[in-house]
Amino acid sequence: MTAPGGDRPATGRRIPEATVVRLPVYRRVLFELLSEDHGTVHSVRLAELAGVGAAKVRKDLSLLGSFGTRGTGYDVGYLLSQIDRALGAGQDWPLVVVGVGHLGTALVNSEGFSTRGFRVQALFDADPAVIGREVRGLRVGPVDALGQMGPVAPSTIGVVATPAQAAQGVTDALVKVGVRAILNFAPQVLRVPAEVMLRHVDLSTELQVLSFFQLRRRPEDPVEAR
Amino acid sequence: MTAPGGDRPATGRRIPEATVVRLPVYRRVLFELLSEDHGTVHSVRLAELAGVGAAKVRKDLSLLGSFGTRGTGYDVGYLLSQIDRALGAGQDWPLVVVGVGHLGTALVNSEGFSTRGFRVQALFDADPAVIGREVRGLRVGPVDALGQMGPVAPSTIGVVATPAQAAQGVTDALVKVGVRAILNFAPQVLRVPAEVMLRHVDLSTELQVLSFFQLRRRPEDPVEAR
DNA sequence: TCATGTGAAAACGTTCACAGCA
DNA sequence: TGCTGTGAACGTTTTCACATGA
Repeated sequence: MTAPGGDRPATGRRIPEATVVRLPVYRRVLFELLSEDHGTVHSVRLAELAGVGAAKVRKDLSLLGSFGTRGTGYDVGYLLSQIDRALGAGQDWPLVVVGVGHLGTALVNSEGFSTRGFRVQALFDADPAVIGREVRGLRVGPVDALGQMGPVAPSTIGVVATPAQAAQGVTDALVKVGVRAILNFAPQVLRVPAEVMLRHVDLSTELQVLSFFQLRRRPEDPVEAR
Repeated sequence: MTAPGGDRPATGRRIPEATVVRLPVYRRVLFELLSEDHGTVHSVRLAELAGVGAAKVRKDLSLLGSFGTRGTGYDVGYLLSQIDRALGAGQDWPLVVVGVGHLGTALVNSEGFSTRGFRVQALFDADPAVIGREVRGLRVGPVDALGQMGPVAPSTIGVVATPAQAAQGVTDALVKVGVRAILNFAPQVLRVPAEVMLRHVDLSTELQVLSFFQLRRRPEDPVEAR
């Protein structure tokens, strides 16, 4: 993972990146609690479900404002709405997807993309067999047309799902048309200018990091298949 | 992102997670440098290519041992081999993939999986239409058979590529057979016992975090399509 | 009484700056 | 001279512990 650059003071309080990264986790947990009995959670329970410490939960939430009730906890629905507000729900997040092979198509069609205001705005590919195809109601354009699509909205997120050797060129093109955030599914670490937000979600990096942690385990760890 | 749990002192020195996460980035850069002219890099150049500070590069590398040459830099090939060693290259990393729909199939067939010793060991799906299908030379088994596959090697990494509503159940089953690390591509944040290593690579989390950073930008940011 | 919200302490990670070595 | 490796300074994040309020 890598998350450098563009870290300005923002509108109000400054929310540390470490906290931001946990907000979607709380969101998911709260969402599940919504459909359950209680209308409130306290930090200990929330922490347990999210897999973090209770103090951390309280610190994190207090950074968004203080909307818990002492002696009771947090109202699930209200807390959820506050996290959503902080994460920018309600806004529209345009996506430009480059690479509409198996992986790209599967991603665009997958549930994760359709929720929460993420709209695929344009699709590009280099393969003549793919160009012109229709995916989710959008025609796939030739990758060369990417350069001519004109400046995109500054909130646009670029999604790279090309083979490794095409990924860097595509990324440069995305940056040129004004994309400031990139989600990378190509097995290739991208280099981008510092002002562009970048998160690496490439298979090799993730797998390598995971295997490192596996390696770090004590060898005497039991297999423990119970 | 979330990376809790199982953080034991390890064999030798303790390498911080932040460093581990950067190692694959260095690896990739070094790999490109291999095919170029010089046999050495110095920290400033490496830092530039990796998009981090030079001091950070030196700190990171010194944590693996000291194999640079003062006045000269690092030998690209040797440095690469040391990073590979640290990341556990050469070892075999078995993967168990659950969910062999479009996304799962695309993932298994993608380049990122075939490199560096990651071997898909078993494939499972719940869909009768998918069960029995052959992907990369492996037959897809019924998801119920997952529970009976017996204890897996402790280095096994579970890959979840199911629809959201199936993801948690599948994860529990993976944990039961001894999987200790999970790579999640379902749009669903998973809950796992603390001793299981977890990295979230789910679309919604990544997109939400990215959009938060987009939100944080100063509104006066120019579109700047040059 | 119970659980939040928060200062203050501790732990951790990054950056600086330079001593030391090729 | 040029660049590594690393203590020491700095900044950020986590944890602790408790005053405060429902």
